[in-house]
Amino acid sequence: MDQNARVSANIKLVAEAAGVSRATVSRVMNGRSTVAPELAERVLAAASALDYAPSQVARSLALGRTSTIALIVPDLSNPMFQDVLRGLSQAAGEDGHRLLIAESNEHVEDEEVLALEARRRCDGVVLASPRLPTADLERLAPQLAPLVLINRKLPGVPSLSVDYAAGIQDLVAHLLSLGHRRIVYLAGPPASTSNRDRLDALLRLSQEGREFELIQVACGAMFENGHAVAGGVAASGATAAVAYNDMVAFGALSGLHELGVSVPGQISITGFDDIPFARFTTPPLTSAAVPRNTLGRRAWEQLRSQLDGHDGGGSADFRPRLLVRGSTGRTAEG
Amino acid sequence: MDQNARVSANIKLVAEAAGVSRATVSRVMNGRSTVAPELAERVLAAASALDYAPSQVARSLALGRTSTIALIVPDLSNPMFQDVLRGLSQAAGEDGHRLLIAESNEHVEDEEVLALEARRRCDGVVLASPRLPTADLERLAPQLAPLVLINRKLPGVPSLSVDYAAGIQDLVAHLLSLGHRRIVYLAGPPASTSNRDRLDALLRLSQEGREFELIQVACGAMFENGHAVAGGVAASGATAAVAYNDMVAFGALSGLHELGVSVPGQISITGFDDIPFARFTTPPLTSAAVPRNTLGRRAWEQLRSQLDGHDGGGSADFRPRLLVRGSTGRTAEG
DNA sequence: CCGGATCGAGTAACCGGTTTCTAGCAGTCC
DNA sequence: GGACTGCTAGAAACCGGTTACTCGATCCGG
Repeated sequence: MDQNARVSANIKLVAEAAGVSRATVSRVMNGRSTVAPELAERVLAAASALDYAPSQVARSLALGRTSTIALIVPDLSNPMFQDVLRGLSQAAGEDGHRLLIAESNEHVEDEEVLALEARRRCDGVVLASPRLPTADLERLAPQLAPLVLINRKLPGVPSLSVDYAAGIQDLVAHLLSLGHRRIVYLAGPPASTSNRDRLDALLRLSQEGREFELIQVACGAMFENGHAVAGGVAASGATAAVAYNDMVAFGALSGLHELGVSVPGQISITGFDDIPFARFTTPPLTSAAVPRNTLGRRAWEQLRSQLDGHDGGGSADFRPRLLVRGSTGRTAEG
Repeated sequence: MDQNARVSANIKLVAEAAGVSRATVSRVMNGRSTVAPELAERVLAAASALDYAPSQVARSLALGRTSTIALIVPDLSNPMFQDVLRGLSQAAGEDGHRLLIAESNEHVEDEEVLALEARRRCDGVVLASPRLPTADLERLAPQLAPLVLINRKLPGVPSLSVDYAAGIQDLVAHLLSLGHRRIVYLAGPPASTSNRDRLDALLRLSQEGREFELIQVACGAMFENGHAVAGGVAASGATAAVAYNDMVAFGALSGLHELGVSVPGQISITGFDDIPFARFTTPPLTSAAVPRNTLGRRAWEQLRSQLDGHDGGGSADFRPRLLVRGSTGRTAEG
């Protein structure tokens, strides 16, 4: 019969029920200016009687602000993005903002329209897009502002990056101190910028100091990839393996275990990321801890300062923290 | 100078630039009805010249539909919710819907307002709220409709649940077949419904068949909790431990390893959930695989059918799949 | 006791779209 | 040639709020 009872009440109904104007209802709902106590009470009574709650969509339109931000990531199964998501969600939530999330499933070609679509529903964007060509990103960035980039740098756009080179440097220094002089790199996806960063750092280190020999093995980013190259690692004659990330390191660990190669007895292994399970493998994995959650929180702070009109306060690099665990040890000769 | 160049153009500007009415611009942008080709072309040219894209907020208000749904979870670090999130995000994304996510961080008292807040910004809600009292949930549900519940049942509300009892039954049957007659349960958080489900199933099984003796140990949901009770497990005289979930099982595994208790030689251990790393522990963990991603996808299908006006097609139970791995074995006597 | 400042609440414009209704025009049929 | 039909595109109402502006009433000092 009375469908209106089911459909959520609007401001007009409340105004009529309370015998006031819509403006007054709005003022009461927002605690604005001064409304006579008696009127305010009537409005609140009517609102609660009608189960009224202001439409956020209408507010957003009128205010020109949605109190929502978007996170765009290539892949939600990646622990990196999961933690950035959490940090971002929590930090933004504490400041009364909601989080819209969009996943491109690694379809780079969709990322641009996905990002623009998302941007039109909210006030700002945090974009993690490791694969998007720089030229596309440059064209896209101004349309997405306010924008914070994760692990990408672009002039004039605030970004938060992990200093992979520094992390690699720490890992290598650690391995060198243990006597390793022949190190194999289990490379990540060739198209990935972060793989590029790691590789460049390794090449530079091996050439500058001439303290160790670098071997490269094409691998990937998954457990299975690391598992598959275990034989090659064992045959390479290297005494230490630097894996693209923890997952690959786990795979290698498992593969070497099956081959009867002892870690760290015969080969030392390092991961990268310090994902939650790195502490729980046998042996526990030496890794470089990326402050992922912090990254998410800082992304929100960056975005908030832009939303507040304070021009983007620049970029930041996060140096991973070296975590020495059981998977690395002294060489036999060392 | 010309701030309008920076601020995104609106429909009025485009209409003026193209020399048509706003209605016509709207029709062209939506590919609606028939507009003279020559006009349509002019509109599109003006739109692209001005970098115009319709405001989604305004469209949402006019259409009464946001093409956005919300997922509300207690804790994003829980792999269960991460995978539901992924499945939901992907399925909804394929149908052109965006996903808003809200995390309560286990603050049950905030969950209600969080859910209502989120609901007001979108068209429907997927709610995972294991701790919210049933009375509160009953009051909340009608205000959230269209609604899909995860792992909670409520008359009249579509819900998708994991059949924990069936999973436990399979695990116990497996252990019994291996000769175990004294089984310790590492209990999860007392307030958790899913812990209740597991415990009830265990109690029923132990009393019905009288085939085994059940011991309970208060534990928790985290690695550390499992680790902490390892001593108690070893001292209990049980030959098998059923852990609340995989994390707890990992903890127990690790703790027992440190105590020199062999798994499965002296004690068999089962987990629950089959989180990604269950395959990679030593020994690999026998577990019950919950189809989390599918759950997310099905949640979207449920929600979509409600949004399309087809009344909620009821609920579904997902039976976990038993995965026998190395952490369970025959008893010494068996 | 009067004029101006203060305050509270209503009117109406606005946010940026969509859509109903209608006017105008061309084409068709008798 | 006039009436009827069919389309296209514009005018205007609407979605549900917020807020600048306005107006009347009260309060105050002179």
